[in-house]
Amino acid sequence: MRDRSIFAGLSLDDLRALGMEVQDIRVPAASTLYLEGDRARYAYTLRQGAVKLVKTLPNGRAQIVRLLRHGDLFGFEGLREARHRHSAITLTQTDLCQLDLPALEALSQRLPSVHGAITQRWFSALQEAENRIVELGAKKAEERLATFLCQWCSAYPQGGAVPFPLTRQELGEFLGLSTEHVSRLMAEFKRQGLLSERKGTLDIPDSRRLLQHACTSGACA
Amino acid sequence: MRDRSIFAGLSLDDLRALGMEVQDIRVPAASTLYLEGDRARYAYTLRQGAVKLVKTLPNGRAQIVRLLRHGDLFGFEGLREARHRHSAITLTQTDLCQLDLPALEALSQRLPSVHGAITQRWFSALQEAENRIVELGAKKAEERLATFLCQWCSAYPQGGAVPFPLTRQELGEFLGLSTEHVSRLMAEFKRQGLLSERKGTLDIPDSRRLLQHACTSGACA
DNA sequence: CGTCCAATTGAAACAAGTCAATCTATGTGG
DNA sequence: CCACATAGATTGACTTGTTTCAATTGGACG
Repeated sequence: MRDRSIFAGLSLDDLRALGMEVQDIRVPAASTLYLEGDRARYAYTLRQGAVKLVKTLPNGRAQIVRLLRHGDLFGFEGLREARHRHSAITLTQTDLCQLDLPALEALSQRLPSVHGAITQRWFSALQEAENRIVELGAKKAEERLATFLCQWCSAYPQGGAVPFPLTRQELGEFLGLSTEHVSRLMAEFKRQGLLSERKGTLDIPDSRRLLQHACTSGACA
Repeated sequence: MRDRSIFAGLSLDDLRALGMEVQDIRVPAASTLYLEGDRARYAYTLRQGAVKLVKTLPNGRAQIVRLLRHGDLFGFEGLREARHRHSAITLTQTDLCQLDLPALEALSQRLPSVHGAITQRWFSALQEAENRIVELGAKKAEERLATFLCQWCSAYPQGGAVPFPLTRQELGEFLGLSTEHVSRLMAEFKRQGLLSERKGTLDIPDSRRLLQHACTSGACA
């Protein structure tokens, strides 16, 4: 797993020798790792579990900006800004690698490979964010949900029932919909046999069929 | 202007000496600089005018992903990917600086300051994209429009009437709304004396008052 | 003066949100 | 083992927000 991390090629010992504090931690579900506006001390790589990054409007409405899973990084905005731009909250029990930001900064300046890996992640995050802008701006509720569910499951190549730790409310906060509306859409998908759920897992028997609801009126990607 | 560009500190002659092709071009309004999926040859810096970056869904719906003005860069995804991720279309007559991507790539590897400047722009773009996700996901039409108009005008510090080259349709494609709905909201804002328009310019006499429509039910940023 | 395109307006259809009640699973303490 | 409490999910009825379609207006320009 450290292969596909930003430290590809470096062992834990290498990192320690370079002055990099690396702390492996396990936290329970619903833990707050940091809050929007907190002074940024650590960045994280996610080894196991799921995390949501949330922004909250002054009036209290919350928007999940990104969902993170195995292999994802977060908190790296602390390299450029003093404070975190969003809150990070675990959705499940989660294994993390906690990286001291000042040390990471120093390391990134010394090792081009590390710097490049971080830059690449920013680039990918930008790409993903732009795709989400399209989802939110140009698609209807049913299409957003169908697209999202298929994408979520496609991260588990083996198929079959996959872990699905999101509540209806969290789905709503991610997709820009009300809890109730999400619930209704999920029920409708189930009624049509497009998916089934069982306590924390989701099964999409035929994702091509579900994808037909992802971009109505016209053929789809 | 070259100060705040990615080539801060380098003169045009410096650039040419380093093998960097720099082409200053002027194009009319509604010019397509490149299309989504085109092989990426050039990146651009925008000296004067306005450009929209658009993504189109298979069914034809379009979403403006980003709006660019003086000093903004675009097309730089060509450094990481072979093809452009969106279409770039001018909204006005526009002065651009066209950069040959392979040469830029080489230059960026040689000069850390250039590389760092590009990285910084990606980081800012990510930040902006995440803010837009919140706008689209958590706000209602009126709030989105009010927020956007204020932000647009705040880029012109002098106040008063500012250039505003967007059609109602483009506003809709940016904010995820129908043309007609944008039109109605604009009319309503005008009726309330919150703004006025005159052939390509926009005037917001009191942006604080307009911002009260930007995040209803609760105090706002 | 007629043409064209954008903007506006109205009426009706539709999508999505809100509020309230119910249901279900899960866990708790008696 | 059984009430009971709790939190999330579901459902229904209703309201509000937004789109759609169609018609009209208005301005810019040849």
